[in-house]
Amino acid sequence: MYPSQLLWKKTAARLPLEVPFPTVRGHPGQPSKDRTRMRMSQYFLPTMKENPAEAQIVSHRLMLRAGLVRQTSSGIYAWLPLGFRVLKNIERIVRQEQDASGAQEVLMPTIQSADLWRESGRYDAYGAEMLRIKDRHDREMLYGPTNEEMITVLFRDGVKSYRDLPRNLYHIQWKFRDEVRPRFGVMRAREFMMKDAYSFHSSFESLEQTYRVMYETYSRIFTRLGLQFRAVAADTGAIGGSGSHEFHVLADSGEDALAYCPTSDFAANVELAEALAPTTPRAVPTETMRNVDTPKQTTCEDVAALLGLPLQHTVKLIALMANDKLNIVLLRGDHSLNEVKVGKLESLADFRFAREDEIRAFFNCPPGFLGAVGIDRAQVRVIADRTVASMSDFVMGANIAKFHTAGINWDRDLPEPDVVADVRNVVTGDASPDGKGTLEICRGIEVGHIFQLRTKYSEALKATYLDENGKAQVMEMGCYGIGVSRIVAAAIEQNFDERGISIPAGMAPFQVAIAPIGIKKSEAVRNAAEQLYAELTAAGIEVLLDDRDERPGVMFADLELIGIPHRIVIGDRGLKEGNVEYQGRKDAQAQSVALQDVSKLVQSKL
RNA sequence: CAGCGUGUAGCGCAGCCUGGUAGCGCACUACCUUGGGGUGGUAGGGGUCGGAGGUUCGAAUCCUCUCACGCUGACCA
Repeated sequence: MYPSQLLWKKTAARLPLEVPFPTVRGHPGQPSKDRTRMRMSQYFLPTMKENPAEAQIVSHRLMLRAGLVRQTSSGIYAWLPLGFRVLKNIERIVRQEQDASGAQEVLMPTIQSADLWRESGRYDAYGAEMLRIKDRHDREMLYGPTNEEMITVLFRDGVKSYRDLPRNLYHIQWKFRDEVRPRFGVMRAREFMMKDAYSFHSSFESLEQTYRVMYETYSRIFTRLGLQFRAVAADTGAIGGSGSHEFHVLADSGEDALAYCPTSDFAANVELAEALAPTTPRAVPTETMRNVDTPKQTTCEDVAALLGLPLQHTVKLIALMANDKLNIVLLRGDHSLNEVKVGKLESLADFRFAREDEIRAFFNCPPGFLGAVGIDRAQVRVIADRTVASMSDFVMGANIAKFHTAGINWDRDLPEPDVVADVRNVVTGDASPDGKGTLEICRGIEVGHIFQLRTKYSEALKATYLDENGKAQVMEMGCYGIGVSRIVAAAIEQNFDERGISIPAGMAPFQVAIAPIGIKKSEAVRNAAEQLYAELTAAGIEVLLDDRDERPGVMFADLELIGIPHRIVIGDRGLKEGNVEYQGRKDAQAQSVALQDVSKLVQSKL
């Protein structure tokens, strides 16, 4: 017990009724007058001129420089007033749209018990990403990386009848995943803010219906946030289940590659996007097979350049180990391996790349010159990408150091592949899988993901209800996540310039900034600024008044760095004519506006 | 987890090789100056040199261990 508590216990009974403090009146009452003046002279806003050395990407640099966050440990951040305002603005829009979609907000704990996760079988499966902790009684606990188990148990215990389904609950909460390597600031942090919604249903049709509603809700959320985004079909990954879409904020720095078709609705994560088989049949051989000298050429690019051939005539070999058996994957020289697709092939679920010693043991040849001609096919499985299977007269390593083989043809020079499959990443110009055009590739930052989980968790945790016939049925389940804190970084990646942040108004920490020049010296400027500040504030607008006695350059630089969408500059010079200056954060130039009109002008732009 | 790198004032860095007074720029404080794009000046404050141990008369500097942070890779609802 703390001394203060002790003191309270001792004295509570003897406290006089007339305490020397304002009497606290119970509900109902008037809200306190807001003493938080949005004045920069009062604001905790540590901005920096120089870039912190650890920040690699632009959003991380700007978030640190603009005083939005500070790192406290690897992948763990404190949100400072300005950054917290942005976070709350995003949260507000997410919450409004979730509520409007019919979902109900709950708050679940950050700390969960290990037993809960043992029940679903994920305690061991989740691995080192889960932060495991013990309480004073040595009970095993964990800091929640996600809440499927917890919510499923809430439904299992709370819902018994089909009449009580469907329901959709969501919460906005801090989560923790002990990433091997946190990076990019709050983009890939260990602790992060997430909105998760979970829906439960008595039929798949009901799940699909809610899934569609959530898809639309997400589209509305990201639209309201003012972000350029794209929804794509997604791999379901480790979470399991069937139908799934990811929502990506489009940005060149994005970690995910997205394939989309500009002339149709097709859009998918490259991980998932199907590379169609070539439509033209394999050409008849025209060349004879021969070895060529490639003394230093260990890559397809180098070999093609040396031989004066297009890269599309080369084939690369990738050696994979799965269940202690060697698998050879053949890809066209300009293509890259899609590990997700490979993992879906029979008996390749747990594949890894072969080590160099394993490669040398089988091929008797260093990597860089590996080929599939003349190998002992009894010992390996040869998996050819669809494209490779249709090639003829191609070039591949000779299995002799410093040599490649040209003019190779299937059947004639080596047996047909054991497996022909789609194992490559699609590239720009590939035919769209829906047959309605060709694919483009762009990069995105995943900020939302919706899944049809079906019965994966409800089955494991025995979440059942009684149907119309009084028969126990397993609930259908969906889950829908949004990376709230990541959106701050993603929005900045998409909206910045050389002067700083220029995020959309919907999430900006303040809508309007007033920059009075010479506020100490000029009473006219001071009065005009205060009046305008009061006027805009009264209109319900969040205004930041830069009342610091700073030079204009300093004020402008700070306001542009932190990304206030609208700025009003008040100076003696313009005020003599009754004018002030307005400039939008993304405008090239300022415009002169009459002082009495500026409030209206700004409000028309909000 | 592997490989590499960095830890010196709030931020960016020098000093370390060759041991001997802890420095520079920005930021901060006071005053003057300036007043529409990070003004100019004067005077200041601030550092267990990541930590522990060792070598030495003496360690930011040399040695050993350790911790933290970062980069690349693998990993990643």
